[in-house]
Amino acid sequence: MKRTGEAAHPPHQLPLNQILAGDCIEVMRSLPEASVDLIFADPPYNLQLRGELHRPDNSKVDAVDDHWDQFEGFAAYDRFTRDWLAAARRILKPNGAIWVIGSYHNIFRVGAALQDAGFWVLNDVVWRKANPMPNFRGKRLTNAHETLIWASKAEASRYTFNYEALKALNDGVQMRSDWVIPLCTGHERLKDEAGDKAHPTQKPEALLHRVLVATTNPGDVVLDPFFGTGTTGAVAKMLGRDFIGIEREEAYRRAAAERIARVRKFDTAGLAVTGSKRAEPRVPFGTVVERGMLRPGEVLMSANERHTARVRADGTLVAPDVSGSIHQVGAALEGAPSCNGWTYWHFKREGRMIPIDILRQQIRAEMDPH
Amino acid sequence: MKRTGEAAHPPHQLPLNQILAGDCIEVMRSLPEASVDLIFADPPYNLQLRGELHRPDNSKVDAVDDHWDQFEGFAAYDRFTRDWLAAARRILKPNGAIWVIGSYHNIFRVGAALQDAGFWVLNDVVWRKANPMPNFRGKRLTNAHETLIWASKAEASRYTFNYEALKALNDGVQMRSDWVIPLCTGHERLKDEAGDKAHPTQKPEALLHRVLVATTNPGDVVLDPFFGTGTTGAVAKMLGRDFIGIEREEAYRRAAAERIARVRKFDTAGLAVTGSKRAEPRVPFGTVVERGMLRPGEVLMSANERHTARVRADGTLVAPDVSGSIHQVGAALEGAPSCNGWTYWHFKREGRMIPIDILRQQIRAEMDPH
DNA sequence: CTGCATTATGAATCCGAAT
DNA sequence: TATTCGGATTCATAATGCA
Repeated sequence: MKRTGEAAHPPHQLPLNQILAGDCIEVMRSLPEASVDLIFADPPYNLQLRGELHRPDNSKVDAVDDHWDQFEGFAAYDRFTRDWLAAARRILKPNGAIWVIGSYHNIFRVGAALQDAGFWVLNDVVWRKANPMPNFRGKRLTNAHETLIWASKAEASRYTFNYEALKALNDGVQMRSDWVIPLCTGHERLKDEAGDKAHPTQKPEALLHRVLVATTNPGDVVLDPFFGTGTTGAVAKMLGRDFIGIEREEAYRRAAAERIARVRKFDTAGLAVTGSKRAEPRVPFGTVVERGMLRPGEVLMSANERHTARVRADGTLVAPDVSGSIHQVGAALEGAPSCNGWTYWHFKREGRMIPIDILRQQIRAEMDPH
Repeated sequence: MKRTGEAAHPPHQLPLNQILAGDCIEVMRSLPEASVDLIFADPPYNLQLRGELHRPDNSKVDAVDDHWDQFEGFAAYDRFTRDWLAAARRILKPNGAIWVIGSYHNIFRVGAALQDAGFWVLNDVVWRKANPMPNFRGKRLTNAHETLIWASKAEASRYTFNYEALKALNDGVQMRSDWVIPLCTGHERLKDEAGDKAHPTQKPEALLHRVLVATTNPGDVVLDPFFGTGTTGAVAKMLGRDFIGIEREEAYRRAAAERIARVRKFDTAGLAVTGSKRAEPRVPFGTVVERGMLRPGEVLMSANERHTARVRADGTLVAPDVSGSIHQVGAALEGAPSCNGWTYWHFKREGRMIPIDILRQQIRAEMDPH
């Protein structure tokens, strides 16, 4: 293995703001040790997809079936992970840090390998997708998030964390470990000559924006060993950080280079989504049941007590001839086209009729205390 | 290792709705194999912080000294994890599943061990805490979530997932992998004689409610090897599931037993949840023809009226170039891999297009007239 | 050009009973 | 055990098409 003295790129001439071609492990081994401030890595997820999947409308899901995501098995994936992490760790400065993003297919193996390699986990961060792809067959939960791990090079590292900047990004409230950010779509999504997506897993700039604002300072060197179409480089350039990208596929490198050339420093495109305020959060009636505010089996009634229905464990109601949501059952019993179940249904406490909307207000108060 | 025939608890006399004392690995080894439907596990999160790990032989894992070696610590934790997962896997039915909850300290190691043991990850779920403890020193992000892993015993397992019930819980929209649930506080939080919290990591009942409604049916057996103060048992009892708890600490067992004794089971009516259409009895299309609801020779058409076909006496359809079942003909005409003929085909009555599924519903109503 | 309706699509480990 | 085939299954957002 090459050491600093014989490195292809001595520290004083790091290949800044370039996209290096080749296997990331080999390329990282050619770089000088302890020379970069942050690594952001979006490695292959090893999805292990089997057959085709169709939507209910019979259209075919464009799955990630690229050769670079294929591994023999967990053992092969683990070897790959250990190797690139070791190479990454060597080039990281002592006070440097790393981010890795993944899904349940690979993130547990990556996280364990990080810990085994001596990295010190600072947070795991959940990217809650505002608009995930649904589960079309109804066989599992909608896979609505991905996980990022943020780790310093060692437990003793004095890592960078711009606490106040993140608090400001979050309307003055301490930033949490779950980030709501939409998928990368629309004009941000790079297209190839044929109009298809240039890369199957392009990450949103808003995600990288938050990562780089949180854990780097202007002038820092950010390395991305799985550069793809260069979201890390584009956001680094906007924010006045230097980047080093490594990418094997020529088509991705070319798309990334063109994209980054178009970026103007201090462009604030990535900021747009971070501060968005939501209207009052939607509260499913099922939440009232889960939290024990109403018991399954309990009787609800209309204000005039002419109609009653029983609560079930999944938050639906059953009346003698109809079952369904609080709204559906209310509408059916009244023979009305629609019904606001929150104000229609009541429960009795100490002889008094109380609308269930009271319970929703309690839950909303807990969800958003300021 | 004990086998079914010589098990301390043969299947017909599982120690249901009891809290078993002792090390969970030993106790699970004494239970019959393939005997429980679901395991919910909340294992110790981090051996460095608590030093309460014990080997299967009940010997205590050496506490780390001042110059503790991180790799030593993880290796011991990994051994412990593999051992209890192996014991858990043995007692799980072939179509059984497991949930494990953890934080970034341990969840990566647990997840990798699950995969290595042959479990098949179905989802990772984020418990987003509505009211997390802030990060007082401002050195990291507020740790505002924990991670649950839901995995079946094997890739081929036909696991339980009450899709429609969870959709109902979420106001009619498919349930996502991120769940917003408050911490366990207030009167739900068990206190000891001194008024302090009885257990440091008591989980909210709302979390278990959703887990059990999603992945068990009434009458299922749910085992919790790290029972603590018995949230799993309390919610299982409410929901009409049987539980088996295992707990080493006498104080926790006592608190859990008292707590569960106070729990009332929900009414049977409340335990029902919204069912799947797949569970409804199958109606052959031929029955529609036999009953004279459609006459042989009658013309059916797609919703957009682009395709038509004629009904034959045996309940098949004929179109110009294809004949077969309502599904086969629909799929062929649309060039689709599959087609639900019941919703695809329509007939005309008084100028209006009516889906043939209406006729199936009539037949089903006659079959099961409540 | 506006406004409304229709179509397209996103890191996906996505069926199961009967024969 | 392998094959067949009935038939169940989607949310948010952006782009495109049409009146």
